[in-house]
Amino acid sequence: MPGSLQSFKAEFFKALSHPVRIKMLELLADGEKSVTELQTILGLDQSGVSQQLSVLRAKGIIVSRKNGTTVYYTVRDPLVFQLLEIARNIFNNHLIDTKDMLSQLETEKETDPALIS
Amino acid sequence: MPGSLQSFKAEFFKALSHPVRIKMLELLADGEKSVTELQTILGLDQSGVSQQLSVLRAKGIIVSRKNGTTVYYTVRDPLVFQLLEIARNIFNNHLIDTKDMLSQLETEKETDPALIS
DNA sequence: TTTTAATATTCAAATATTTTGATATGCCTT
DNA sequence: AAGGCATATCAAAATATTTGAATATTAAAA
Repeated sequence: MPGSLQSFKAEFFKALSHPVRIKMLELLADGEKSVTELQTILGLDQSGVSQQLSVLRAKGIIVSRKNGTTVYYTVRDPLVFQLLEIARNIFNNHLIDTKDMLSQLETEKETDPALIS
Repeated sequence: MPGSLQSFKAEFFKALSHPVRIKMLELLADGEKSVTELQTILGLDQSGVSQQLSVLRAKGIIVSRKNGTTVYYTVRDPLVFQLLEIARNIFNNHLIDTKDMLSQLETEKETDPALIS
């Protein structure tokens, strides 16, 4: 049985590893949204939206509520938002480092322009 | 330019979406480890370990330090551990739900065994 | 300077994910 | 019941990831 816990976690992160799905979760931070609303905001076709939602649903990250013919989605566990926020912080730290790297590269370029190409 | 931020985040999560890489990060929570150490603990072949490490390195999640011929790896931003901990909590909540679901299904099964298949 | 140990890279096959378009289902209105 | 929305599923092509074996690099030791 070793590694099954890690596999489960990996599956969870895999569900988050798509730009559209990240965006969806960020949109759902404001509260529930219908498929059409998501579709409009994201500017994607219906099928694509539905499919990405089904990935998140399959991992239990979002849940749906049906009203007539429209389906509303919500993030099940608010911890997901904390997770995204931490990711954002890590991302910001990383950006700073990248900026440092870039400016450093910039000064190296002044010395030897060939370094850039 | 819309969505590039989400893409970046997605890339980050993608780096975490592999059982071996999760396990590596968990091992690195104790402090730096060499490739051989990781290889021994994980019970994988050298090439595989090196490859997974390079994925994490490419995303800037881990950094390396070289001493002679051995390379030591560390997680760059400790926030990563917080991230993993939150993921663990989400995972636990989810497990509880799953257990509930299962036991509920179990009682339903007593009523109507056909529900299981 | 040849060998050895530790790590990294490369390549190709196997597998998985994404994307697109078409089709299906369910519910509401007329 | 027929038509029209809203959503979901399916299937195939395009793309990306994983895996394993072979090869390359680098630093130390002999």
